[in-house]
Amino acid sequence: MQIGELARISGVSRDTLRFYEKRGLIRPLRGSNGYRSYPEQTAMIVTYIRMAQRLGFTLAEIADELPEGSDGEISQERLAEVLRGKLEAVDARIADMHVLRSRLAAMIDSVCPLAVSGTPARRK
Amino acid sequence: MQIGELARISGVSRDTLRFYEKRGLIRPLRGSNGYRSYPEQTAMIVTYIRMAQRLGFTLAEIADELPEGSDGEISQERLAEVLRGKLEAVDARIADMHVLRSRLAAMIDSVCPLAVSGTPARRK
DNA sequence: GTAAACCTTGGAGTATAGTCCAGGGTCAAG
DNA sequence: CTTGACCCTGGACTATACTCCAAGGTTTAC
Repeated sequence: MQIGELARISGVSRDTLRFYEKRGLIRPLRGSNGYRSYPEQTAMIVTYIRMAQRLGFTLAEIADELPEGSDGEISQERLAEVLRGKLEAVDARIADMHVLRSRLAAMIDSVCPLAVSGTPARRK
Repeated sequence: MQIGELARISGVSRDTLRFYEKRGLIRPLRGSNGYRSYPEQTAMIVTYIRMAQRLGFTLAEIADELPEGSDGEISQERLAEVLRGKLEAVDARIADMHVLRSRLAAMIDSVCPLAVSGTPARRK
């Protein structure tokens, strides 16, 4: 698969794919003409990268966890392992969000303790 | 309170406070000597800004929700209102994280369906 | 009155994550 | 053999969010 097709199916630009390559996130093979050639699997890796970003991970953090074999191919086991690691990180981040949520709730109480009874908190 | 003290108690640099001011997040009064003078409340607003950032909001998004009165003072009600709005946004983001978590779990299954029984998922 | 410890502004520099473009090569169709 | 749709590289440019610095004013302490 060449870059244009991967861009289409994964929903990121060609430039972004080349940028991810610079950052060591993906490593395509090269054809005799110098064109990049991506294995099928790369689409899923790109999907994974976008997801990890949405979850708040930087590309550097994502790259650290994908120090794969050599030439663009990662074993299924290795990929699954990485994903499981990320799942744990995601759970940690969700827990973190809950902590922050409580702090935010506490801030609301402290900034305006009357609000609960005083202001009926006019909701839309 | 002047900038150095606010920096100390809120844990951000003076430069960052001036930067937040440029972005319209905080608006201190000025003394006759031109020095910035922050009301007590600003410390909590800064804490709120840092928290919102950790939750994944950009400064622009945070600024949009703090279109306060005029001269550095926000009413307690207004602040509480903003915080309640943010609490809802946080809940939405947590829900979003759960969705992504499920997708990640589904990806793990699809990339390596054997892993569950096949690979005993050697955990440390 | 001078030194330390504050404060001011403006501008430059950094890192992250792209996005865009120029100049040029490759490939399949007609 | 030219046209269109691909591809390549390198470099410039963008936005966000700082961070650092230079040059200078103010305040407090001795």
